[in-house]
Amino acid sequence: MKSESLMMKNQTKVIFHIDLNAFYASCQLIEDPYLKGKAFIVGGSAVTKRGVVLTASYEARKYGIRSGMNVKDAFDLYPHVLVAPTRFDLYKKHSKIFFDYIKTFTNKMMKASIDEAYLDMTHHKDPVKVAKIIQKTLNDYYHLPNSIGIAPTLFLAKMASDMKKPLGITILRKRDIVDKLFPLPLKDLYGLGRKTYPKLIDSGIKTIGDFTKKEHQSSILSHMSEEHYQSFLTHILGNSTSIIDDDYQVPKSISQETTLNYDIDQEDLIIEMIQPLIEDALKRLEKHHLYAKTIGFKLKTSTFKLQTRSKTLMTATNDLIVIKDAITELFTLHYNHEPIRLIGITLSNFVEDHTPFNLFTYHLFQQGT
DNA sequence: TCTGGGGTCCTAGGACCC
DNA sequence: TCTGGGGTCCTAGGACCC
Repeated sequence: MKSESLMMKNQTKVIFHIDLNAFYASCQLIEDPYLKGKAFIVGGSAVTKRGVVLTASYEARKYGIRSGMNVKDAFDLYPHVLVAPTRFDLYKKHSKIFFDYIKTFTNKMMKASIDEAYLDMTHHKDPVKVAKIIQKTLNDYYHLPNSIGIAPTLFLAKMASDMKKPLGITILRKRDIVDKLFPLPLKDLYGLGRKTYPKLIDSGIKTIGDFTKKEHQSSILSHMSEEHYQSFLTHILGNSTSIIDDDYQVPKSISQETTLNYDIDQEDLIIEMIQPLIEDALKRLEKHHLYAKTIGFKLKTSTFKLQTRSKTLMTATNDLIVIKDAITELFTLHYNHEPIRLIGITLSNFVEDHTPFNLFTYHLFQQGT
């Protein structure tokens, strides 16, 4: 019936966004409890000096150290800062523990990143109580401090979880938008990055509220497309649709890249480095039972210019030799011998459950005709 | 401020087909 | 014949996220 579908449409959802605070630092603390209370960073390498700060402990943040900063600058801010090397195996382990735990509350869960999830809690009787239980258990039992945002849409839940960190629970209803969201500085707007943000600031747009004002519309539209702007407005005003199905999401692309210890320009050496990258990417491709049709490489020159080249094959494949040959051919065709600091490969345009055209399927095909 | 390693989505032009 | 519009796929690059 018509009224029924209208009711479904108007039903307000209850979405949680759970964000693990300083996640890599928390994992490191679980491994090395003596780091507790100390200013330390995760990431970087004292040997190659190529690193950036992935996460800073809250104590390190007091000195102005932030993620994304290079390690040298972190040392300049606080010479006694401790450095913990990156341990992705460790983060994956605790990430799985996190997702396994929150999945016990609902199967409508969506991974947003290694340390963030959305949950549809619409049908829980007392969501705030559940949020408190989740937060306390993650923190006390799993040693993963976190903040939780509760809102009617994914976007608002995400904005809400950012409002109180660490260990906050923030409820953001539609009727709270003007009071709680509009006064926030423009840089807090999720989706607005380092390119567009400064342009809008120059146009005198200081808060999220300013961004929604009619009077600023024309200057905003000179810095982003109409569609992009409208989509921001829809999100901010709480009108975005929010559907969370279940946990599993098929990846759209798989890539593997590495920053070299030294810049190099020898083609044969670079090609040698490509094979293990393909092998690692293939392991993940196979885990998802996928076959890739488009393959490509990416390189970053010593002057930080990016170049990507890709090629779409006739048939999808997960064969190391086929992929290696195709990428090698593509690379030798396009490489201009500039020194490079990073090399990567990307698989995309996936096909699921592809049946290779072998002798067996050939016979079936013959019989069928 | 000598700057990682994953990802997603979008745009824009060109090839190709009808 | 040099002239059309729409649709899809491919390629390269860019913005943005954690």
